[in-house]
Amino acid sequence: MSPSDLARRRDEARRRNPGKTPKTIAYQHIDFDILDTLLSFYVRSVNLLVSQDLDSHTEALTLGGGTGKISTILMVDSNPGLRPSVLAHFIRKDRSAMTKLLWQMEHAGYLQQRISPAERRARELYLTRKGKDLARRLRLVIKKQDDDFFAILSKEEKATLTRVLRKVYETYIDTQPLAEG
Amino acid sequence: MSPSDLARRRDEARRRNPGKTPKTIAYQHIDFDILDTLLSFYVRSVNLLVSQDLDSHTEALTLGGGTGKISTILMVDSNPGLRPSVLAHFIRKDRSAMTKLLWQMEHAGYLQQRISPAERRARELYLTRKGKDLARRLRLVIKKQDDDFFAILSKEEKATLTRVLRKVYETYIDTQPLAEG
DNA sequence: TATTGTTATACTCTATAACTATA
DNA sequence: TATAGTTATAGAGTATAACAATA
Repeated sequence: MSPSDLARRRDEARRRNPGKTPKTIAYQHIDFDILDTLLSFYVRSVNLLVSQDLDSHTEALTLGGGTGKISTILMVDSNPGLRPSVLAHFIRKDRSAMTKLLWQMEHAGYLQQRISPAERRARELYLTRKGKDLARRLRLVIKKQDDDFFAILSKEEKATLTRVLRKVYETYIDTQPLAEG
Repeated sequence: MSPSDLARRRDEARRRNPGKTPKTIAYQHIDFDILDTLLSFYVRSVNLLVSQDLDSHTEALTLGGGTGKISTILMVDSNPGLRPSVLAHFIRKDRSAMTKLLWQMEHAGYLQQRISPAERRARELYLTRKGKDLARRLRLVIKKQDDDFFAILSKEEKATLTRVLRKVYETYIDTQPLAEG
């Protein structure tokens, strides 16, 4: 893609959203150095954009921002008795962060922890009635947010993006150490 | 992709990285609820994976983790005199966060701020000699990190991923409000 | 009156290490 | 000795609002 395509696309986006146009206009020809050749730059930037949009759609559900809360609710709902360490693995938290997150959700009345009878070191996670209600509402909200946010992509682009990102996730989720990669 | 493909790919990844295999093995058949249909879930998860890997490769360069430092060094190097508010726009910071970040980099000796003669409210950003040296080394490190991390993708997959993520970035970067989307 | 940037504050997330209890 | 989870703490990032200087 040429620089002029970039300028054109951003012009179009601004035209579709008048009033949201930033005032600082003097950035028409910014050089992105090598950043615009890096997948990591776009992954990180798109993450900020989609996460901020998602947060704005879910804060009304008393959850607040941050990664992991939504995943926790949904995965515990679909995997009753799930263990904190397993959940932590898939949402990239260490155990202490997981403990804090679970305490918040338990304190808010969304889930409860029981000591596993088989492994008395371990906990099993279950949603409360209130947590299950939240899960139901969350599914609707986040599905719509995802559809709306990525509606600018064609069906094929969405399918490819999902497939490729999933491949990256599955390749690294079990092997990438949490701190110090 | 079927659930068995997922299990197979994760098995392969673990086989390539013995010793890094997590001990908690009881997660072979986790249900991801609707998360594995959400682009935002994969964007957020892959962001964590690639960012943690990137941090581990750049912390030796006295920068430390967090978004924005690398982009700041490179973009100021390629756009001497760049304004803080313009930079903040592209890396998704508000002005107060930008101020703090710039203070850190100035304090570390990487850049300096001059008051713009034309617009005496504004600042112009320039790298010091030390900052330019850092930019040179950073380009090598982050390019290699990007190539290595995404080496599991085919050339076509990388090209498509870049193109599609760039499209999302360019669509929203000028229109998505910072807080409350 | 609007814009550029600063400061102060509070809040959250993250990282680390020391700790308990179970196995 | 290793694992599941907890607690405490310090650091960094984020969000907010009040502020000064300039236009």
